[in-house]
Amino acid sequence: MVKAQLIEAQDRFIASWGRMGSVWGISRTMAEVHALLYITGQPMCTDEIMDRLRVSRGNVSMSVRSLLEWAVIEKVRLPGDRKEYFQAEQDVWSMLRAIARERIKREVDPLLDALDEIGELAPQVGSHSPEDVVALQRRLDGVREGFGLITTLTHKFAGPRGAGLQTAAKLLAKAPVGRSTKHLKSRKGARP
Amino acid sequence: MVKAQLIEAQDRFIASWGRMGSVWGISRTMAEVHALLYITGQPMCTDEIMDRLRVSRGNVSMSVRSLLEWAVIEKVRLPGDRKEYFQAEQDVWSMLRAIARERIKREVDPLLDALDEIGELAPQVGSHSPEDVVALQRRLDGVREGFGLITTLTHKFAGPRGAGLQTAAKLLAKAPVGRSTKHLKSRKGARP
DNA sequence: TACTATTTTCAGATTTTTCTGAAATCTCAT
DNA sequence: ATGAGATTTCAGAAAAATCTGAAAATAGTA
Repeated sequence: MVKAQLIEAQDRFIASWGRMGSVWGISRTMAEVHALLYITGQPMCTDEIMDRLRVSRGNVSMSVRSLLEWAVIEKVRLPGDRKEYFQAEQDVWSMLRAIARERIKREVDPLLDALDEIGELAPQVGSHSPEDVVALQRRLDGVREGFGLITTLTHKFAGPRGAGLQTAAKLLAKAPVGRSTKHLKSRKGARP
Repeated sequence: MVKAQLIEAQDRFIASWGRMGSVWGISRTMAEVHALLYITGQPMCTDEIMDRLRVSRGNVSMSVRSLLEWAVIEKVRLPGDRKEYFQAEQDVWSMLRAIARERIKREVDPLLDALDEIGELAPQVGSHSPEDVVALQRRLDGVREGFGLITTLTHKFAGPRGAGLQTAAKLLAKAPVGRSTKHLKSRKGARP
């Protein structure tokens, strides 16, 4: 029975994606709901999701709301049905862009804001500053520069009007680095 | 008193970095220890870290071990002192490379392994495959392709023998994307 | 409007993660 | 080899995150 194998494979995908979710700092259920909608490609309603993942209505409601904020799923209305259905973005690159955008927003932007504040609050560098102060400001600037560049690039390539992650990836993949890449682990079954 | 302001600024940096740690899925203390060592630039021993961050000896021991695995701090021995001291990598780009490497290892590699397994376990596409099966394999391949590229690029630019994140960043920053970047939020006090 | 299917909210329960502290282990100078 | 100082380990405590379920709010239809 092919159907059973199909469900089994979907469930495994859902489990893997869910496990990754925890590493990312998003809840397991939220990741699982996304995985379910992505891997089946079907619009599903709250009850279908609850049944398939064995989680409560409240949990589905909260997970779905977050996923809508992340913009990796959208609401769909089926005519003649009062329920709301949800469908995942099917294009992988759009999905990755959305994830990159949201992660930067959550992980990097708050840090940059804090760095600006700290830099102002800290003693300013003047002509007779003690070495301590100079070093502190230098280190703050270092971090700001690094993460600032990451944010800028993310906006450039993954932002709502960005050039696209695929573009960035191609640029980088082609770039000559003048080193052997033989050490890269080749994956079984990888497509060319 | 400049000293007090200095400590205050350091503490704020430590708190921000620690808060980010939780979003990243690493423990707050681990991030705080790293922040402390980075922002002071000083080699510090276990007791100094305990006192400054108000955490237990065991917690410092475990955090330090993880940071050593991440390769963002290293052990230093001061002559004539029996204690071990720890010092953070001071170059921001090296630090970011180490973080990128470790996060890919923890977040992406396990997913890729799982995807390979699932692809094999799932029904294979043949000439008469039902649409379901074709769609499943197509979606699995999509995810594999996206994350596979991310891993490859990370190895290329952030790996132990990689070309360096700075190189990648420069390549991307220069790349013409043919769009306005005016929408990018400019940060107060940003250095040129 | 009134009715009811559907969704949201959130206090408390459950689960997971992190932290502590003291015992066990290690290590190095003598 | 010995022992004082330093580090690691890990069981249980504490804290944080997640989840449930039912009541409250909302939205669609007649």
